[in-house]
Amino acid sequence: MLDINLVRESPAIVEKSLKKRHEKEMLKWLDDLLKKDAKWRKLKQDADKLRARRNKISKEINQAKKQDKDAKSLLDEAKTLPKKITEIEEQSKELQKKINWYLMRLPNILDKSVPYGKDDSDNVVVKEWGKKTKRDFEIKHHGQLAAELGLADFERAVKISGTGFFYLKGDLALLDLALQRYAIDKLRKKGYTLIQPPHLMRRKPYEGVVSLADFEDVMYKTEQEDLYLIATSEHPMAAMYMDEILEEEQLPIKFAGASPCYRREIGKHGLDERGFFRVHQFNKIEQFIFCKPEDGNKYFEEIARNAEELMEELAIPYQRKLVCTGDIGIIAAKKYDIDGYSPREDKYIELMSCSNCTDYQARRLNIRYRKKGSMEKGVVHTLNNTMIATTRFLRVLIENYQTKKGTIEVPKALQPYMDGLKEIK
RNA sequence: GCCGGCGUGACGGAGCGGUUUAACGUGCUCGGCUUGAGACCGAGUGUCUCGAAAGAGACCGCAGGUUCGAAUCCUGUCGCCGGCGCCA
Repeated sequence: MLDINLVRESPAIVEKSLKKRHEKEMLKWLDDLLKKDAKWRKLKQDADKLRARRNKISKEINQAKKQDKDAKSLLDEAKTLPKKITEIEEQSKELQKKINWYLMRLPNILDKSVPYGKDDSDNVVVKEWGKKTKRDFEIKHHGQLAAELGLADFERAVKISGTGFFYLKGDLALLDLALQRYAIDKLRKKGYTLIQPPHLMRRKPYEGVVSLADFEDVMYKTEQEDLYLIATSEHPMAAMYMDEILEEEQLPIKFAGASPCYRREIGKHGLDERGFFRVHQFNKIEQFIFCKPEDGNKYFEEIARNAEELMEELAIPYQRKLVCTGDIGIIAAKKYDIDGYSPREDKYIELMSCSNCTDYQARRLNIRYRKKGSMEKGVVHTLNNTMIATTRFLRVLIENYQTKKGTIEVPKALQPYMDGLKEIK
């Protein structure tokens, strides 16, 4: 959420950001928010004066009673006050509710470097890596090949769980684990702490992480309990320090989250219907960082590079895009998408999403830190990036490592995690 | 699911209708002592909101209620702990 002080003192900054995002409706929100805030402040002062009077009289009554004096006139005045206070309080609460509603929904202030654009077609490619080699054979659809090799079973998964689910079998299941383990080890070497988070979260912390009003429809929710299945380990990691004050020396906190992700939303069908790309459940290793505001940019580049290095070590061509103002979403101030190359379709497909959320997410979750050598407190910054979403990644891997005879080579870097296996057939 | 206990500041922990301006301790900040550190001594220090400031107000899990006045009494609710039950 936005800082009310920023909105109050520099509404022009918020307005500029909203315009870049093409959020015309929200300009009206901002206007209304400022009016309601001014009114709320006025009411607060009125109420505070009445309360001050009430507190003073109460003390006087107490003293009068102790000295056995008559307190009738004081009591008479005192009795009129609660009603007045309640009236103002009611108005004030209504305003506060609406103000909060706006603050929770207004998007983060965009970083200066975010390119202007209307949708994902305006995202800017800032980097390309790898050689797109031409194949002299027709590359098979990854799902089809996996099924043919007996490494995945879509039919039976549909029977028992419905469309969007799959069984991974044998060496391909092992490959999924190898990818996870490879990503984890890489991050651990860089000082990230491995986290296995809870897979279910209560409503309150979830509300701090995303806007449930917008996401409730695409999340799995348990029936008997107030619990949601996580859509990514980013969520339980972000919420971990909710309502806490960290010490500056603890920062940065670097996590490598490992968990399955559960999503009802599955996107459009068609080509990807029987495959690992658009599914209800997948495994993901996620990078998450809590840091001081001044370190945000540094770590943003770091987590982007971590993911790119992984692509390079597995020799899969990729591109990095700077996501434009029209496609960035409400939480991030700046965002990269990292796309892997699909030789079958000769295009890049999104594999990783790297966000600098500045203080927006942390403010929602009320995560602060105490500055060293003083009593002053600040709001931490949070950043996240995919390290690897294995199933999604398998599509690209299967395509890039497919051989003419219909087998799948195991990337060199992964072979140690596959008992030395060089080829899946 | 049933029964019992408990939710107070960064933390531990008092308070159980009106000197609560939330005791006391730990931690933290500043100063003294010290070559330095520790120990020790002294001072300061809950959070949030409004206010240019002086200051004022709110907050004791959350939401209501009783009262001139609630951390304290009442109702509801959420969470935690313990015991019993259930446990593919």
